[in-house]
Amino acid sequence: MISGKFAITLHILTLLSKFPDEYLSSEFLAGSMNINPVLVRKEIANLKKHNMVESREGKNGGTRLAKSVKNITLDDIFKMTFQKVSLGYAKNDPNPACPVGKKINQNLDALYDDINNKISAQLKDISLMEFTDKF
Amino acid sequence: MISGKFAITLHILTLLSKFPDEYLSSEFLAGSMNINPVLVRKEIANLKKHNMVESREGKNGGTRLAKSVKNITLDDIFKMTFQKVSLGYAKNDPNPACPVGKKINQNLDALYDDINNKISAQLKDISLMEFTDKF
DNA sequence: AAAACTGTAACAATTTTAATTACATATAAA
DNA sequence: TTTATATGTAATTAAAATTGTTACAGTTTT
Repeated sequence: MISGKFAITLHILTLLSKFPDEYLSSEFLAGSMNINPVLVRKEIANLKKHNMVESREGKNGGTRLAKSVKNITLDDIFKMTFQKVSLGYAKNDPNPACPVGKKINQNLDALYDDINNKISAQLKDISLMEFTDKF
Repeated sequence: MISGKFAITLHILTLLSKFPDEYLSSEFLAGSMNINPVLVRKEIANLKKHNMVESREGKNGGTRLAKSVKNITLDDIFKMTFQKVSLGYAKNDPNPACPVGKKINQNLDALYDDINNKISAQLKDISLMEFTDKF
């Protein structure tokens, strides 16, 4: 099961960018995704750690963007929320007595690193503004 | 948890390419990965469906390559074993009453399609021979 | 003081993947 | 022709990862 962190975070940022002057509550944000508000707050915690948003506690509290949508790229979001794209591994430790088993994971890792570099380059060219303009 | 199909299939093909004249058993192949032989046989069934390997049942049976390692690319394996690379979705159906919720999945899909096209182009340039030469 | 939020932790439920078991069928070789 | 050793596949169980839920402390506005 692939985690929804990237999608949730991008969804949050898209909503925040549509209402740049308001503090939006986690319940409102969660309502747009139809998920639990706690999940939203977890991703907001991550966004705050990276200084992308700022929150206000208490009544009428919520979250808003802390920087311009022009200065956020999808690669920033990717790096904040996604470990690494992978095409998977055979789950157990491969047999070190086998020449292939011994080196398979390092060769897969090298391949996956190449893939991730390409994806990053691709996402770096897409600003959050460009993405949110599609809505 | 990301499935190991791609990695298992690539591992199988790497081993088969190292012993191109022998029929290798699922138990031998599984031993190199330290996984259950049934998982190997499932991936072999998929490889057979795509005419990449041929098997022999019964005593001294096993599997061997059905085509040259030069004519197999990592993209072939990717397409055979991996639905699609994705950065995930917010799991539930987003709110269709929200302008962002209504269109988020189609915009994510478009983004992920672009990513997959880039990955395919990248993998198309790597032959199985090039990969197996690393061992 | 009350109401409405955020911030977290702990735990339960769900979903996906892998392992295991079982057995029918096929083939080589003794 | 019998035995041993494979494949092929279905069904079930186990394990791992993600998501949902509950609970509650802390904060801020009214």
